[in-house]
Amino acid sequence: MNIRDIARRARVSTATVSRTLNRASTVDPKLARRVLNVVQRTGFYPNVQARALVSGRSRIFGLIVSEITNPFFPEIVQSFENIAVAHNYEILLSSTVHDPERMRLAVRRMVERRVDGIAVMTFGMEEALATDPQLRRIPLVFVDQSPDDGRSSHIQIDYLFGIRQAVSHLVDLGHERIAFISGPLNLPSAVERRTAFVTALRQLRLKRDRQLVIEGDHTMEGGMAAFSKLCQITDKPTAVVCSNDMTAIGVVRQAYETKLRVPEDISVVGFDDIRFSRFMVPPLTTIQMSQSRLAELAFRALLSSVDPKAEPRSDEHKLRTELIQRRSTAPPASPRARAQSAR
Amino acid sequence: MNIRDIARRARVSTATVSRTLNRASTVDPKLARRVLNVVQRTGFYPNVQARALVSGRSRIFGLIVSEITNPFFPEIVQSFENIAVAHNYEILLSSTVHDPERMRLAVRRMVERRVDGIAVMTFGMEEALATDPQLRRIPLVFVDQSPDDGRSSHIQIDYLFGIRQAVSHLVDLGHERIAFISGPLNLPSAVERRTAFVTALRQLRLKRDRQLVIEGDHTMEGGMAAFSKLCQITDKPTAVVCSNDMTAIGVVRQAYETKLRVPEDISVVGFDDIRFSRFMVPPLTTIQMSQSRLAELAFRALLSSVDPKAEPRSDEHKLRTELIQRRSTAPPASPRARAQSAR
DNA sequence: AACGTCAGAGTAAACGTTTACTCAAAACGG
DNA sequence: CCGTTTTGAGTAAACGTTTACTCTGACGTT
Repeated sequence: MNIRDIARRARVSTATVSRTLNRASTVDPKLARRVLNVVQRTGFYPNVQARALVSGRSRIFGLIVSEITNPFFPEIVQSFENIAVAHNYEILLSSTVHDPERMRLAVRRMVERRVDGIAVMTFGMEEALATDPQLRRIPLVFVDQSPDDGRSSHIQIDYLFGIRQAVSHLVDLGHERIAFISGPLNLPSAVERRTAFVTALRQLRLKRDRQLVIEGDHTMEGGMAAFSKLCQITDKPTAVVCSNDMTAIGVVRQAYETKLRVPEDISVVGFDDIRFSRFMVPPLTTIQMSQSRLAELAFRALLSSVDPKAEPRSDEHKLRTELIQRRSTAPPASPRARAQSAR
Repeated sequence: MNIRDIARRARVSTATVSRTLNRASTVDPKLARRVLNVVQRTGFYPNVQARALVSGRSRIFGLIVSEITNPFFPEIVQSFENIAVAHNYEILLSSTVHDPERMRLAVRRMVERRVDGIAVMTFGMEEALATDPQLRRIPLVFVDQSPDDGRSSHIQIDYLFGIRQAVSHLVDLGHERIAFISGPLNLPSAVERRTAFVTALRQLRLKRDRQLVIEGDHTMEGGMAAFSKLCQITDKPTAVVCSNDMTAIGVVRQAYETKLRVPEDISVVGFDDIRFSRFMVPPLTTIQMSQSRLAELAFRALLSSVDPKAEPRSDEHKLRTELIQRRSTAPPASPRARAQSAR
């Protein structure tokens, strides 16, 4: 069932069918109706691949995330899809599971499908992309990473602002010894967050204790491990800021394991505000980074590079975060009370 | 940059290039090398859309899930993608957010892209599909729902077995008053799970109290609401089985809210074993349903309908579940202890 | 030496659209 | 009423592949 069949049955040319299906303005209403009737009756859907072939636009965007099973990403995917549907775009998803090889493969497949653009949401694995000659031709949008070539764009997130919100909140509660569990330091964005923490500390005139900054890996397991390491130092922190919510969840879990109460014995702040954080026990205080906004910015960036006049290239300001105060933070116990509870 | 350019530069015909790129067997090694050199040097990737047009196979499968932000699904998506990559298939993902209209749209878009098959993982929203005439032509695979037409297949899950594992585990611990929070009863699979619960009760010779079977909606909020309703009846349950893990998480959260301890005051069992369950406080006892196995079955089913001789259509047995025992279940407190803790 | 076979390469027709041209008829202006 | 413009429809050439067919030599057989 193709456009020719429709044309034959409606006794018109294929051009007329095509015009009817696209911009009906230029075709006589009577004919148009005849065509549409046939289309209806036969349940005909045009073959988008053929259209893409001649138009040179596939109306597909690639979306590469580092790990779809990390709850941070589904929200992005969902938002991205929502906008894509609204703009009649399709998404080719690839979850690279942190594997550069897999990432290269994903890109290759996307190029083969002639996607109109790729949003790369891997928070720092982008180097795998640099080499591909074909890629020069296709618009990319990164997050965090600034792209070196002219064609692609990127979305910035104001980590310093966010982390400072977290630290500042804890300081307001009376905390002085605040720990930080970073992400894996081979990820640029993880480094950025950690740097933000150190800077925030300085800006808020807290003294910095290197022992209190420790590397995690953005997973729950990593959070557990990091926190148990943190518990072994002599002068323990009264609060811990985590580079993401998964880490924070791990910390809370590990605290439970060692009978430390959150927030009475230790305050915990996350980062990202994944949906689940609200339902933790206790509900997690965290820094919200709007995934839907992120997805939207990425989509619009791609759209505007495909069709420069469509959207006036959004104002490129940094994505701001927000403090979501829940119940995993509280004033620190007095040293005395702490000693008691440690018993 | 197309196959003709390559042909010209390698001084061969397009046919030779094509053959080299596909089944090199029939082309002279010298020529092949020449072609491959050019391909390498130019970074040429064939246009898959054009190939799809002539071959009639797009090598794309559609994957429709009801809600990607529900942590149950990302695991499926990831597994599905893994297998797809291995078989050189692409995935078109659509998360319908429980909206039948959205679902119809997704199907339409997939048909337009000429996907080779669609896996429908919506656990009971499939009725939206029945009407489309175009759809008759394309292989579908459902989960739970048995398809009426000949073309499509479905994957069955042994809910009775699973739910019985849960109930049986609780009975072994000494529980007698066991509640069940179902999913939304407009979802066939939710009904199926509820029925399984009632049957399991009978098989295990427990008496059934209608008050103890209550409707949730498979969300955390729903779990919270359902559990607080459950707390209002006079003769409270000592354990609750949930239709999915999200509900269970809500229950635990609500228990925390009302200062009930899990598992001391109330035992909770989930269903699905989403990754997060391990990291709950306390870690959740649950019935594991392997998402990767589910994805794999779905993929293979599609593959075998596309290419009947590729895979000998897997043995169609029901997907079995497994009891994962963690720390949200324990023997019930004695009535006396319960009275005490209620004070 | 004549003939048949076969391997390997090229030619060109599809696949299902869009769209630049072309053309006929209708509308219009004087 | 005639020439000109406008409108609406049809023709056919792309888009980038695959592949059925055809063709040319080389090789093997008698």
